[in-house]
Amino acid sequence: MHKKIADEDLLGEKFLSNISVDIVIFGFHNRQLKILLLRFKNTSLYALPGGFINEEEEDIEEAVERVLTERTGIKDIYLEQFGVFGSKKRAFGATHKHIHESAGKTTELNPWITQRFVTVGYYALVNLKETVPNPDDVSDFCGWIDINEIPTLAFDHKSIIEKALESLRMMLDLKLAVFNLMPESFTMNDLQSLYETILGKKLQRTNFQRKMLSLGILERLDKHWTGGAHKAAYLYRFDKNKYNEMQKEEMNTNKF
Amino acid sequence: MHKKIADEDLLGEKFLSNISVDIVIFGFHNRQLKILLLRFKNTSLYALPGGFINEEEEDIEEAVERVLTERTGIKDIYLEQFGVFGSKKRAFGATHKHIHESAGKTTELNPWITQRFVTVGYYALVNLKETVPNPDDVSDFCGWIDINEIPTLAFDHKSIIEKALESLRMMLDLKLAVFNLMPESFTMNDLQSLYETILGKKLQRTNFQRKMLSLGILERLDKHWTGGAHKAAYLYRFDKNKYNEMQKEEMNTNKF
DNA sequence: TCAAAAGTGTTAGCGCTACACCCATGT
DNA sequence: ACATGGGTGTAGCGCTAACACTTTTGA
Repeated sequence: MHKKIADEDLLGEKFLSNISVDIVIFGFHNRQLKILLLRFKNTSLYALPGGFINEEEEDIEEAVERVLTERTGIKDIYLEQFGVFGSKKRAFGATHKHIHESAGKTTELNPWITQRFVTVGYYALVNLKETVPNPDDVSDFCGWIDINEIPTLAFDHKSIIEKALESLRMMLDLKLAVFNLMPESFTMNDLQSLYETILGKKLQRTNFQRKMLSLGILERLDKHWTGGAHKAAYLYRFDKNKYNEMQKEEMNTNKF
Repeated sequence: MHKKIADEDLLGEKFLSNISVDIVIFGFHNRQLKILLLRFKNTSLYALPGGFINEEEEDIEEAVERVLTERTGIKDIYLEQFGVFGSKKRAFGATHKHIHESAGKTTELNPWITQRFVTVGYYALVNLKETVPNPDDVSDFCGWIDINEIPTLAFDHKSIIEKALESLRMMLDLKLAVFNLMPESFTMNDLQSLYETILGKKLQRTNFQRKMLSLGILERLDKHWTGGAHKAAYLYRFDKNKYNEMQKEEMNTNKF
């Protein structure tokens, strides 16, 4: 079979060798924590969105932002680097060969892809509703999958996701980045279910409410929610201005 | 000038491209927190110990362990990965050229070294007294330097050290790895000065004592210390067995 | 006897946990 | 009326900061 040389077959010409990035993109919808996964063409193999770093033009983080925009259509996303995966077992030449062949490509023209990669893991927190998932050229599916229903993953992506979740869990009370996952307005119960999913345990409703309100960064909206056979819940909004002010004050007080 | 091809001129043949590791090795002596630095031959440029990853034989961490043993002579060291530095400005070809030429080498035979590197940062916590610092082949000095007297550093190593310190500060109360920096036996005051140096602030003597003792991992030795015009202080020993038991119990209780 | 450093006691305040209580709403 | 979920009050507990007090030692 004869193939033309496509742009992507020249990857190796312009990207850093031996290094890739993989991104665990978290979203939250219907009280479920989800991540964005790709499925390789004509296989049942899923994988994290990822990519390579332009040798002359990109910081690692810029490469991650590029990939994020390619897969989700959005920009200015909360990003956090959570680890590097550099096991010598990370030489997935055979798998890459299989993936490319299933997609109707060949790795022979570009053996670059079959080398050993050290990958840098980032996680991203996005407002799921703003995204438009978009597969890459070796995938036929790109979409949100519940964190509790992760299918079989290629490479070592399963353990990368676990590390990302652990990392997210750790920073939960340190930073308030988790609000990047929420829509414009939400109820306390929504927020609590997000915390519970991330922490993997139930929290006490009444104390959770107080804790969140005491942060001083939630604006209570007059609007109510009308639903079932019970009292209407307030909607809340994350107040970025108050948050920024708090950060400033913290900077000042910590100096002494 | 004609040069023979030395082993190290063939680096590029066997190491991963575009990736390096740099290690911030912390030690503690005379109530001072120190790090191990190298000075390049015939220059006044200092740098962190670092190296590259064997393409076929080494995990990243194994490469780090190899470099650590080469520079300090010891093994089984506490290690923690704290970040990746991947700015596109990290292309230090000119500096590398200068360093190699000052050391009487040339980079012409091995331009590999002048490429752009993404570096993975690790910090190590060692018992300084057990180490025998040992320069590499482009350095004429390898030794311990007080964290408050860091000289001019090559590349972006200054900011790598700052990130390492910040990382160390963060984990101080989460893990108890800091005891890897202490000698076999020590006084409370020694330990307190270590904490104070890492945190960059004074702590209250009496409360620090209680906090440390309440951890339940210090064994009080009967021996006393005889020194100045004051009451003799107890010596303490880090009890690794008690620590391991505690970790086990924590694992069990956290499950529920 | 006095200064310096080591060790212990005591208190107030703060945050977290658990649980009791009241409110609003649809069936 | 009552079940369901939303919102507030409060007592107890543990941790911490702050500081007073005692002990040991050499000058």
